[in-house]
Amino acid sequence: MQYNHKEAEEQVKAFWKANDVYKTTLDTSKPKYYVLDMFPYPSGAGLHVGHPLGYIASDIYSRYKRQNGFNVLHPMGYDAFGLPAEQYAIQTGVHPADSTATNIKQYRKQLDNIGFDYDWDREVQTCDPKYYKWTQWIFTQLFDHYYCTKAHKATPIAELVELFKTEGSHNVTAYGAEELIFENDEWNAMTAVEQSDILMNYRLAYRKESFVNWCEELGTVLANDEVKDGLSERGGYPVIKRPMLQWSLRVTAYAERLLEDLKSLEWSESLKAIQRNWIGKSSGAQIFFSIAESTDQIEVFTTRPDTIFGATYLVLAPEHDLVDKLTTEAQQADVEAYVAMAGAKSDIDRMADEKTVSGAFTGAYAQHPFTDEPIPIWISEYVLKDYGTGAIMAVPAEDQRDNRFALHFDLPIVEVLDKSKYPDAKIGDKVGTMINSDFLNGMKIKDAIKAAIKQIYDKGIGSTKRNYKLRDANYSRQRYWGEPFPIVYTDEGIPQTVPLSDLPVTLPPLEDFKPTAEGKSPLARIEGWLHTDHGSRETDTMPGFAGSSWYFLRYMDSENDAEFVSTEAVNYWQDVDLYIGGTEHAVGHLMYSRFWHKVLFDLGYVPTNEPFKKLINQGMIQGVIESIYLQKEKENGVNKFLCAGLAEAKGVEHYTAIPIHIDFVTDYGSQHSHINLDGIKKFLDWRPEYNNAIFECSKGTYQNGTFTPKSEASDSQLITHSEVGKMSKSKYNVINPDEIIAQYGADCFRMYEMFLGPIEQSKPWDMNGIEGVSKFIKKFWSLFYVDNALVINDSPATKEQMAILHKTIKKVRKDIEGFSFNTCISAFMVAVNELKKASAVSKDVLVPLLQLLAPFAPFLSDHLWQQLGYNGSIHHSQYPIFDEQYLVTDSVVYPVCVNGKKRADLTTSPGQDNATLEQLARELEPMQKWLTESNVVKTIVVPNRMINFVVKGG
RNA sequence: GCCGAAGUGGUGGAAUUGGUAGACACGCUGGAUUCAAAAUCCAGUUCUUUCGAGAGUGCGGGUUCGAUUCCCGCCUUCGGUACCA
Repeated sequence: MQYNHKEAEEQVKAFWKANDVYKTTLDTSKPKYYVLDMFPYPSGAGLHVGHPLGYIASDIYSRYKRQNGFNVLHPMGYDAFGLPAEQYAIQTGVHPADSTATNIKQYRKQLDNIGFDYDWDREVQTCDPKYYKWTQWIFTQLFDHYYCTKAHKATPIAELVELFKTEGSHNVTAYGAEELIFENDEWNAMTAVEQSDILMNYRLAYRKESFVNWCEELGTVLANDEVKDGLSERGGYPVIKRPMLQWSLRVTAYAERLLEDLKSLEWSESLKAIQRNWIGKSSGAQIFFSIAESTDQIEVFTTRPDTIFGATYLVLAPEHDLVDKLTTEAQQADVEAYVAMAGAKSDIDRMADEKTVSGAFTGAYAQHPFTDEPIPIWISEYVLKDYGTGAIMAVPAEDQRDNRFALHFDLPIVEVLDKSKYPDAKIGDKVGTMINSDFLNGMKIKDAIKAAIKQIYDKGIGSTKRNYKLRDANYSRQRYWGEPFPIVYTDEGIPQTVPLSDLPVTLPPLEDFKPTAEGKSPLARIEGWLHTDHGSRETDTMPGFAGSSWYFLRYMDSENDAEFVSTEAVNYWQDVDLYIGGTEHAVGHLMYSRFWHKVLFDLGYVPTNEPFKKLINQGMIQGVIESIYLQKEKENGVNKFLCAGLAEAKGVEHYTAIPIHIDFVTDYGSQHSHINLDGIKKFLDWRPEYNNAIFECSKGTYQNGTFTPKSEASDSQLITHSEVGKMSKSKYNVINPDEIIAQYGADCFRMYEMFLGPIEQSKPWDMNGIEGVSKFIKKFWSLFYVDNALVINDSPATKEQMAILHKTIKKVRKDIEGFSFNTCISAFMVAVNELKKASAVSKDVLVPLLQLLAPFAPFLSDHLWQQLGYNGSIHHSQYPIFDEQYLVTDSVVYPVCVNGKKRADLTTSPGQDNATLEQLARELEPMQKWLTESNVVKTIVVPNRMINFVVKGG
């Protein structure tokens, strides 16, 4: 009998369901282990072969942990709010809730097919009001707290209000956007609106007019991590900077903790590096420059205070608050024109113009703090509004950009470092000794930085300062399909949170999903929803990362309607022990989740400071994009396709690459990938607009159903262009796991994905090796069943067979712990090959082997487990334990080398001393031609490892 | 440019407290079985070779009895980031 995977899988699936095999309870008698997958956004394209790679790895690990006595939490859910469903709604009128529900059904079916051990009773969907009730509640907590820079934690905003009432702002230790100074009686005299505005400077969730990434095509604002190369991550539409009144999260308050706590995490070095770069800490000094004929000061941030004597001008960002105020009448026209020009640019234009020097002089002068010389104040795009203070002191001698600017506008350059000893030094290299710098002269840079800061501090014009690249996160989206804000504005416009008793604020029904003309969310049109007894609702919705920033906590207690998670549950499950997911979430999801978690930690709701202890990045499985070359100019009014080879020879600029379904292509992904006559016909059925096109191949041409060979060729082969790229619906290269599972079975699919290579590595999908895994499964089956009959029996196992088993147990256990699943599969293959050869039929060998395989092939193993008459599921059985006694051998084989090159083998009994080993090796027959009486210079014998003779003249 | 990861047969990959390079699999070649094919099984498969051996883990050096593994200098590919003061 052959293993019938279809029947077995159906039966085992039913068994799992009927017996709640994967139900997880809060069982404190066992140690907990929490394995998490990055939950998917349920897109219309369904799951492709790349998605499950990480899921399979975590599934294997969770099953391994369960069989080792852990109470394992391994849940799954859906990141169900998002732009694509809403874009789809705008195009088709299908409500996002409906399309999302349909997609989720599809995903669920596909996930079930692969045989994951998820406890589906704990499923979360971020678009479910029972879930987003708590997303909204966490938002109210962010709104109601500020970051105390003394206690280094989130603190109730009410405490801040109390302080303002009694002492004013003097002793405030709140992380805030602006330093505000007022007395308590001033505070008490303020209107409610004024007080509300002041508090907005401190709340962790706050509303502020700021320059945001506006995407016109999507009709919404985007967060920094949602913008790539000046284009929106979703859709690739242009993004411009635009001032808007928006909700933001004060993630910058946690910059230092987010950076510092990275050290405690078991994440890959590269992922930590990405987060470190994104946080972008740098230390230096803040320096205040006074302005001639003005009481205003310009604050700059610099990492090189040592170069202060080389500061020959200041530059402000065009959007800097002081620009208007400082600009002299004579310069007004110039400055206004420049500010307007800079403001109109999109991010992408800005990047393209990076090398162009531009700027305008304000006409105003600042005073150098040490020399008292007047130094001109300029504005330029190369200074960014939201980094540092939005203003710099320019040191053209030591900064490449300042240098270019100074040369372009003919501004003075003062050298401050003698680099004569370093002829190769470039601008900005930190070498040499200080010159032209008064009290710093002769110092090394390190000392000069300290000395300069001390002088600056003593003069009361500045101090040391740290700076971060990290920006506060834009939290408003002008869209429908997201969490509504739990915010109602009073008639005066003061935002107030909706109390927990009134949560969730649910999304109202809607039919027209287009944004309003003023760029507001479509919610703004729904009068009945908009107005409440307390005022009118916020019409923006929350961004995609809202729901995903805390979903892992909800799994711990997903049905709880009284709390976001019970104290009991969170104290037991604590945090995620293992998180597997893609690097694409390196700065978005993973940064925001850490931030939210820290806030919840500060508030005492969770017992851990970090949410994800260990994180593994699975590589991407890429697709092969196949395309054919269409000549840009029609020939006699007819479209013409050309062989890739011919087109590339003539120059691809004359051709458009049209991506085609990989199903049409023969040998896709290889150098010989091509479409034959059959493929061309399929292509024409699919794209009838090319019906009478000419296909020119090396062997002839095809048109309107006939092939005209150049010589005797009988078939045409239009060579296609292959490249590795994203697997995506739009590239027609999505490989659906369902088809592979139908053909080979889920276990084979799972093992093959693991067999492809290390889990972290990215690779294009190919089916070249799946036969090998399929053969393995058949062979494994044949250890148990031969000709329809169970051959496994109670006979004792041989020593050799036990050695094979225990060698495999040792290797598989070690490799699972090291997340090296590809080598586990190899080990199983080796074991089966060897056991077959050794004619193993004993239960003592085969049953432990079956249990060892269970995490990898959950269907096959449970099926055989039942066949063998065991009760319950194999997945609740104890994982085999390695026993050293079976690996004790009576002989040991030494490689015998000459000058490090192996020349012979020495088989001998273990435990011999080095002298004996050397003597035995010398006497080996093959060694005679290498060794003479006198040529051995040295002999190295490493016990149980190898024997090496060093010979001269060799 | 900066930061990070990686370069091993025709292919995916294995081997690192320095100790037999190429496990396991795909592909290919030959054989068995078959009327034939599929499937299955067996053997071979890094390259060169005067069949003694020699070379070989991106390139060039170094340390060592011995280097895929450690050190120095390059090259290439992929990922992140980019006027960040």
